[in-house]
Amino acid sequence: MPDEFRRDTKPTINDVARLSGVSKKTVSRVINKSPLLGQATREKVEAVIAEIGYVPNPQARALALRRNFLIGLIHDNPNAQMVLGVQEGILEAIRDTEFALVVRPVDRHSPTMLEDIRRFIEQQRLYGVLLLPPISENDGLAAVCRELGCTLVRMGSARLDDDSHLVASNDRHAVREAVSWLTSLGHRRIGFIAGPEGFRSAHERELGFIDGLASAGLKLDPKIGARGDYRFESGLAAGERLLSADPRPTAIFCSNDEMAAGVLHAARAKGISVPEQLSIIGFDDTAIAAHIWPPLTTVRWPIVPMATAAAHKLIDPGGAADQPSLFLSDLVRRASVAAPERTA
Amino acid sequence: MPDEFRRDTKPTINDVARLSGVSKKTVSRVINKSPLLGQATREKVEAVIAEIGYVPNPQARALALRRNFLIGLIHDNPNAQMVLGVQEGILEAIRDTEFALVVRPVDRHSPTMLEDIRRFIEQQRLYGVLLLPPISENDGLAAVCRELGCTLVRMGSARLDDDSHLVASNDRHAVREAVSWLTSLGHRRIGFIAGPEGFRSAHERELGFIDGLASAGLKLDPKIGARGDYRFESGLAAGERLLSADPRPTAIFCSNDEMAAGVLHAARAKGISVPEQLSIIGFDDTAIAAHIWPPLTTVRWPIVPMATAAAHKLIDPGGAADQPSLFLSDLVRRASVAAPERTA
DNA sequence: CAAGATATGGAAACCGGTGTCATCTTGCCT
DNA sequence: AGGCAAGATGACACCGGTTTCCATATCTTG
Repeated sequence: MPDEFRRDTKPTINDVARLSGVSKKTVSRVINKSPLLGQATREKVEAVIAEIGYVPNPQARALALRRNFLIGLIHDNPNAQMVLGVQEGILEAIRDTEFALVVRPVDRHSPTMLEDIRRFIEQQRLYGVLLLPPISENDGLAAVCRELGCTLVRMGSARLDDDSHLVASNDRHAVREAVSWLTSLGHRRIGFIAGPEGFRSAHERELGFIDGLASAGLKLDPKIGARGDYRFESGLAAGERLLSADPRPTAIFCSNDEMAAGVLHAARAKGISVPEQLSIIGFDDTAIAAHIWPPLTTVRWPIVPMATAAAHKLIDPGGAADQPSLFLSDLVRRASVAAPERTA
Repeated sequence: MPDEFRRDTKPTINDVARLSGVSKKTVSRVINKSPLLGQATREKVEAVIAEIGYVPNPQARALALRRNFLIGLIHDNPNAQMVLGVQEGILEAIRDTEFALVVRPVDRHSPTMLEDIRRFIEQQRLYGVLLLPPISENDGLAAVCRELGCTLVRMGSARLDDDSHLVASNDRHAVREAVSWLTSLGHRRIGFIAGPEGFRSAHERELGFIDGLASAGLKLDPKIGARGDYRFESGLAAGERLLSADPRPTAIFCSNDEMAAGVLHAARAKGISVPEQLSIIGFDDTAIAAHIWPPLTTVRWPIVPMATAAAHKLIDPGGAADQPSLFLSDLVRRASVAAPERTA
């Protein structure tokens, strides 16, 4: 390698220009695939770029273009599997682009959360952010983004005032179907564990549950209804209460898998066999659903494709219309559900 | 608000300089907390900054400083809980700094992986990267980072040629302790499910297992040893095989929790009760460990603090010596372990 | 063949910061 | 009072790209 190329610092656009005997501007045109450029010139420049391993400096580019190529993932979601699925989906969308993904978990309970997020977006000058539920249901956040000129796409099931940037799954309908299945198996006494108050996803699932019961002419008995916080322990506690009710429910629908696992523990502790004496359905189809015993019937929503669609909406506003905004969740039938035992 | 402040674009350092009647350079000094600066000037400039809500442009800063403030997390780890824990730990370390975390999951099996990572680091001009096992065990990657002038910190249990940038847990010792506990309870026939070949973490755990047996004067019977790939299904398959052995093992050590869950399924399918007829120990203490039935005894390694230490090592090379490099894993005793049944 | 249209490339300014070095105050010492 | 060191501040170039504007070179066309 000639001395001319041996340098501590990375090659710049100037090096490329000098070595290929053209101006910076021309190299810039090559990089940006400008159409009005001679074939011969383009090839010559490309050869030099390849030879010296030139990579444009994204910071310089960002500065000159007055925009950058960072998109942020902001979430306060406790479900690791889901967050990672979303990251995977986003990465799929930005593969082979110059975008990068910056993550930012936040604490939903912190009073300075909104301020922290604002600082984050402002400081990094994010091009856009993607919001996961439950924080995607925060209206204040949308206002902050709008003010900072940061495009925003939300994932979730909830409808807010402005739905244009929402990628949603049809939770309500999926839950309704799940409950209908239970009633069609003969279940009449079906318990329900709701998600935490204030989560619109939780509300959607609750509505779906009520729909499902209604379609079989049933209503929720408050004695076998409880509210959890999407965590295992809350499911365990709720399960203990519901399974002490008399008469006992023959099935329990849980608003997520973690809580369903908690109910399963509660049942086991009481010597209630699943699915013979109790059917359980969860929601999310996280890893735990398939790995507990018995494997959990659950509602799966297509996290990865949803995240990919959301990211596309973000980085390619032109083609946003091409991206689907509604994804269908479906029921994954596993061994935790059976017809109820005949009672005497 | 005076018209002068109402502008579409964000305020720049020039605006601050003009409004406070000083030069750019002085404002820069304020931002960078230069010590040689008049108290009065500093306060005046700070007041203006606060008033117009000036935030320095990180891209411009990165350009001028010839370095940026992005650190990358590169991983091919299938354990969502662990990855999220690491992200949390890193965030903790960079809180209140100007660093941001860019994530990049990669596919270990892709032939272009190394090339992809190189492009990623080069394209984003990362300041440093943090590597998670198992990819942190890849020597080629370290070479790429060195070549690109990107500092690197690895997490894991493995020792490579260069250990200076390693934040490690003492897996081997922890496994040894776990196995010793089993033997002290009276177990003599202990099965082992190894992690995938080529993972040094898997190798460490295997060594620890052998240590543990040896300290009780035992050796591993190959008939009750198997190799898995850290996934549930491989644990299930291995469990089926081990539990068909005659005589059957009274305990099985699994190199991670997912495989332990698989073994639990296999035992259940064969009607073998846990822990009465079979004790099971896992590794990692992921969510699944606490949520399956019976709750799984497992080895916990302190992911979050390790990630925080690793990130500190990365962004603060000066204080690197202050950061601990070795973290202790400990055994979490849950209901999946009991003394073996007396056999006739 | 002249004139206008079109393709191509260069010089210089700019994006928003930081580094270098010079200048201008001060206070202190002799 | 003069000289000098130290501290505070500013002028200007520079980081590595993009953009604007303009000067050519080449190609049509009347």
